[in-house]
Amino acid sequence: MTTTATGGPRLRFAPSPTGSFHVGGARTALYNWALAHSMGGTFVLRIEDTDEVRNHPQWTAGIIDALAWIGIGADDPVFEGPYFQSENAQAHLDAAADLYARGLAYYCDLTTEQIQARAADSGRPGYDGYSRDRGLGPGPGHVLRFRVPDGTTVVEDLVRGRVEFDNATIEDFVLVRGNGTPVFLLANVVDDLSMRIDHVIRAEEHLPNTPKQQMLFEALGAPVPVWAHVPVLVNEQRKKLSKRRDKVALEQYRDEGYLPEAMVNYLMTLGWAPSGDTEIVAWDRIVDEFRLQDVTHSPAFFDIRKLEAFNGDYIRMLSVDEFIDRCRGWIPGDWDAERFVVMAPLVQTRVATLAEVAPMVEFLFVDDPVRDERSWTKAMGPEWAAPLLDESIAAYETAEWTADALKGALEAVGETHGLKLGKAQAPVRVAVSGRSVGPPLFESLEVLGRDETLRRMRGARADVTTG
RNA sequence: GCCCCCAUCGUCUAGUGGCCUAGGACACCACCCUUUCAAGGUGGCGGCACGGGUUCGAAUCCCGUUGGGGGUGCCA
Repeated sequence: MTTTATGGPRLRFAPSPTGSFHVGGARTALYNWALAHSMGGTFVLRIEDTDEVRNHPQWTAGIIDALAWIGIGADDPVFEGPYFQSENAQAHLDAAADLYARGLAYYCDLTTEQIQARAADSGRPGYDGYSRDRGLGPGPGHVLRFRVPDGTTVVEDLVRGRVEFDNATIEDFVLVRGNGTPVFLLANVVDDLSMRIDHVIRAEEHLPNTPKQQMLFEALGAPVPVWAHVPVLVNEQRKKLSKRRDKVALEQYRDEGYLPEAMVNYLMTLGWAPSGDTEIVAWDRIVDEFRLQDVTHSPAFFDIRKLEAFNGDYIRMLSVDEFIDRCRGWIPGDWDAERFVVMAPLVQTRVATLAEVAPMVEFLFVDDPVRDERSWTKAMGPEWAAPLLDESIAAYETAEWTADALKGALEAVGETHGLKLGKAQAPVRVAVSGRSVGPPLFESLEVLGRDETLRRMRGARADVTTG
């Protein structure tokens, strides 16, 4: 196993490649990452791929990409890995053999059905330790079970405090499957041991596993790591975020135009808050202030609305040049770059995600923008719409082609109808863009040019007559 | 069922016995600004689940109740 020279604490993030990368996993990774930095430690990435049926290589690549997107990657010296749990299978089996040799584990040949039947008969759920003293040896279909000792197991948790478990409530759990492969509980502990992990920070759903793993550390004669179980992320129904029913894929947020720095910042505020009266803070400060002891104890609702607000703030914090740069990939490559540069600052304050950029200015880059019926009806409805269009067309045929002049001209036309600019601009806006909302109108017209503006206005005017 | 965790505005949180007539953020509402829509500014609505203790004093400590959640696999 490779090691780094930092000598500080060693933390790990150990996802299993069973699907797209979960935002909850991202937060756990971020917590580990922040701590690795603030404590001068090492962040170890270990892919837990011991589930033969759900182990898909493409998911592993997805995890690594997603982590890189939020700033966690091999280009940082704090990062170590990725390691693959499956590659350590022999070490897991060696540990199992050791446990068996020392009488701390035993073989059992009961099938799941038989265990359930016994439980039903006795009225007590779970495995009853039937094979504890039957002296069975290894064999096909024989699972190796840990002999849970009497007493209580006390877990010292950095966020929960002291948690006590009566060992009598913990059944003799399986270490090695009937097919000879090690299960998570064992593999996880053995790997943490061989990778010299001393801080285990993971989601609260693992808390019930912890006494079992702690017993394993003790049985293996190893020091117990520092535990920290952070609350899970939940949906609106307050249920743990699930891949099946909730929008949890980090990749999806990336593809919808969320900025990684906004996502990182938001994720960190779920279960924790920076000091001061704003939650929008730079990563450096998060690293500086984040402490496990300050993590909340209760589940946090993953609120996409708030994420969106964060994202909008982050977009607005960008310089215009940066914003334009970030828009690359979000707007068609054949769009006139100069034209977009002019519009960019006007768009920047109006979007919450990068995905909203192109639709907002599309009308400036296509020949015939889609006409929104509701907008059309509303804007062209008043009887003054047609004459106003006529008069502004006339004015625009000779007006100086600058936003200010265009605004002044329309203002004057509106006045003759007793209209404020807010009302008067509506028919022109819909005529040119097809919609009633969009970027500032006169700047848009300036960019569009006299010929195209007049063409669209005349076309719209004709349609008003037609009805 | 059993084991474990949790409980401050709708949501995310600050609060670690007096600084709390409980602070901030998101959302929402109003007003201002204004070429639509945003952004921005100002203001507002809104919370310590309940009941007992402990204490001169409790959002903060203890117990109970209720309510949520997690786990209960030869998944991780």
